[in-house]
Amino acid sequence: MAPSGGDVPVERAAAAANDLVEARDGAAALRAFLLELDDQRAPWAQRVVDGVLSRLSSAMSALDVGGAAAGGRSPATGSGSGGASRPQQSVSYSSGNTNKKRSFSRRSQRPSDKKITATLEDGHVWRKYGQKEIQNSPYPRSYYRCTHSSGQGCKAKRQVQRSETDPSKHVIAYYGEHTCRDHSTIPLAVHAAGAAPDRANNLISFGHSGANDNAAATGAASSSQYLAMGRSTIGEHQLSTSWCTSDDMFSSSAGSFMHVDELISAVVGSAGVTSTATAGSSALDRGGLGGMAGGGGGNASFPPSPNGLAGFVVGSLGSIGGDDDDLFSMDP
DNA sequence: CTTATTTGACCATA
DNA sequence: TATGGTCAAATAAG
Repeated sequence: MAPSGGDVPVERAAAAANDLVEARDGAAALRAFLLELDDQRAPWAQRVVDGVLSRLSSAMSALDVGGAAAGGRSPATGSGSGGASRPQQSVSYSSGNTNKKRSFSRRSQRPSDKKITATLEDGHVWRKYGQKEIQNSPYPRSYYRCTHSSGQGCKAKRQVQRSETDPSKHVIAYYGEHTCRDHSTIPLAVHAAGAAPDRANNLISFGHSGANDNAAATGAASSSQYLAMGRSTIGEHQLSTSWCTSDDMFSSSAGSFMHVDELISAVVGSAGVTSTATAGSSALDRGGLGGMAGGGGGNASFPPSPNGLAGFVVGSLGSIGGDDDDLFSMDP
């Protein structure tokens, strides 16, 4: 606004433009996310986001900012061994281990629940322990296990696979149920709420772990923890969602709750901060948080912090997506 | 250093 | 035998 003298430095203007683009991108992604929600408040949230988008567009128009999209994908972070150099482990295994008797449940034992979501976020922290390519599907299947599996013995597992028809969505099959009493992963909002009565009204309250029996196709998720996305590789990138966030905002897992209002604020505000995101480079199915090194570990005193992901962490967001009617006590 | 993620190998069931 | 589910070492990043 203010087409006045135009004293704004070029670089600054460019930065602002970039911010706008990023913000718009984030808001768009958020809107896309909201569109999939069944929650009755979704429309409201969508409306809000739409408003944000509208304003952003307006601002961009005013500034003559194109939507060139800042899809800057830096080859920097090449997480995992995706790089290339792997000295082919020729150890222990082939040596002479014929006495290795593994005894774990074979074939899948019927999923307790199946869901098709756009995000891998489902309210729990998962540790990816494997990925396999299924011949039936063009996309590999990722295997996750509850982070507390190795420690509290939570047997909850899930398999994530891209939808053949809608690569942008994932088919998540759940096996077993959570027997863990999440420590610093989920119940953080409860105490927080007590400490801040002011916002307690709009906060999420995790009463119990989702132990729903009914909720067949709809409500199944229980609470929220983090939201992760980004990265696409399987050969063809079909993921159009890319989130950018500031790590400062969600650095600690202890404060992953906020109003939708604040959420949007965060998106808009953070969008410009981290333009290059930490997007990795390989792995297509990801979303669960990894845990310690396979099996060997067991010392982990506490679950990994959602700090490592490239997406952004939000507590309320997930609950919205979780379409659980018990978690929210917000009144639009 | 610790945590997180990747990837190949192993193995059990259909 | 083929398929797919899991383990486990290694690797990369924070």
